[in-house]
Amino acid sequence: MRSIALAKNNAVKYPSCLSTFTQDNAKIFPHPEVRNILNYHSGQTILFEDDTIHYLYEIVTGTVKTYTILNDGRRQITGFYTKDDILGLPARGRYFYSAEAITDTTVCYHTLSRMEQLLQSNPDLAQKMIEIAYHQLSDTHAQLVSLGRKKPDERVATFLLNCQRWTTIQVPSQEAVVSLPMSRLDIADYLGLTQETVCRVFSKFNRAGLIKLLSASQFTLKDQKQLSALAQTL
Amino acid sequence: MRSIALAKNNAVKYPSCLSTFTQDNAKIFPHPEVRNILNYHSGQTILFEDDTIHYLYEIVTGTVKTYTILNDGRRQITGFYTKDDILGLPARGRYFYSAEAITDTTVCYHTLSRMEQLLQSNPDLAQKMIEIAYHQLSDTHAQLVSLGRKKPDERVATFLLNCQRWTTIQVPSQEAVVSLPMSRLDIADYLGLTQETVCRVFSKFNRAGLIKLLSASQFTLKDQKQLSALAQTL
DNA sequence: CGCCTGCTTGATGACAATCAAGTTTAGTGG
DNA sequence: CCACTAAACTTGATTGTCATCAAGCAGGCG
Repeated sequence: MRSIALAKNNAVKYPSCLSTFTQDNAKIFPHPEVRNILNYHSGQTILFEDDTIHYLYEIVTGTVKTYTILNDGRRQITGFYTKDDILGLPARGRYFYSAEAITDTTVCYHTLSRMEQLLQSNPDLAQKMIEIAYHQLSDTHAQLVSLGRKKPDERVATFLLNCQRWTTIQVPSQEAVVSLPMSRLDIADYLGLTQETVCRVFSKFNRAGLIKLLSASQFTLKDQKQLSALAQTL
Repeated sequence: MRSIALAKNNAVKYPSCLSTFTQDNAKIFPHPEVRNILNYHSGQTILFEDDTIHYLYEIVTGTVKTYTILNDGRRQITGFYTKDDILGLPARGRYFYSAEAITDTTVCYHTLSRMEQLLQSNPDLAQKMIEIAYHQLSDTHAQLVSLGRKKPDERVATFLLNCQRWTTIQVPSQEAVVSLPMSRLDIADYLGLTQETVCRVFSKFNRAGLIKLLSASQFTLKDQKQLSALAQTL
């Protein structure tokens, strides 16, 4: 499963799993079962923007949103993250987003200082960290294109296709059920729209037979080709 | 000088200069004067989106824009880059943007395969690459907030303040002249607006005394405080 | 000096935000 | 298990804002 922070089409799942390095290779951390696992309920905050970075989080299960809030309360969700994604990449020593659990979530955390020590002696871990950052960067660039230049229909189409890749483990079968763990408001704040507009586009796609809405939080893709064309995703 | 891909306020210049590592530490590349320097004229393309990545580029002088083009010609500029910034970070083996010189530009390039070899033996270089990627990621997140949730006035204010930090070497004196090497259309395509809207906001800020336009491509900041408030940049 | 490109300003209209009701869903307690 | 409540979602009507269309203006380069 990959981050859907991205609106990238040709992206495939990239193996992250820092635990492999920190536990199996380096044995720095105790086993997840022992100490470095945390659980969050839906709605709980995992980290706050501008806090000093002490930990790096790896999602074990669940879905997490990251966001920034402006003075007057406007919110931009900058990404959705799920199993194996990494949260809390450090820049200038501070988190550059807040993160909140959308569903009940389990994370594995690693202390940053240990991580930095490890990087010195473990080039494979360093390579992995670089890859993770680059993938997130690539995904975020795709999202810039959505927010800056795509119309509401196109943004939603892009988002739905990303949801599919995110939900579906392997080759997506035409009729596989895709789930939307986040609210309409979350989707709106991710796509730079209002929840009303998101609703209307969902309904429109449903009526047009591009998707079939099973419930507010589940749908299937009925016309992937047309959706891809809308998404400008060749 | 830092990338102004970012709309980040509290960001400071981060030293990149990969040459330090590749030349002084590792002596892998010949001296810049000899072989790994390239020059581009204003308007020339440096790299194309979706091309296989062979090189990493470090800007020596000049200003570069990166962008993505949609099917029907809509363009999103994803960042402006200048001295010491790195272009061509690899994700999934392909460049995820095209890059074009705005002014005459000199770059120093490094082959990716060499780079990867170096990473294995040089943890400091790895650390540097990670930092660069994280900074770019942080900057891009700030830009997501601009595009998704800020109003045109606020986006322009954010942009102008970034231009100041980008132009000004050190502590910005109130009246220092800031230059805009990119066209109004470039600015518009960066901010998700039209060039007409950008023009109008520039004029409005000029009339209101927030800035003083010296020419189409030069201005001074007259009321930084008010601009910062507009930019939602505490 | 004159043209051409880029910039600026104005008039108009489309589209998404806002405001406002309803409707459905999920969660809680009897 | 079902009734009740609150939150989330959906749909409709109206408004405001920014894109579009259009026309001058100016500055830079041959």
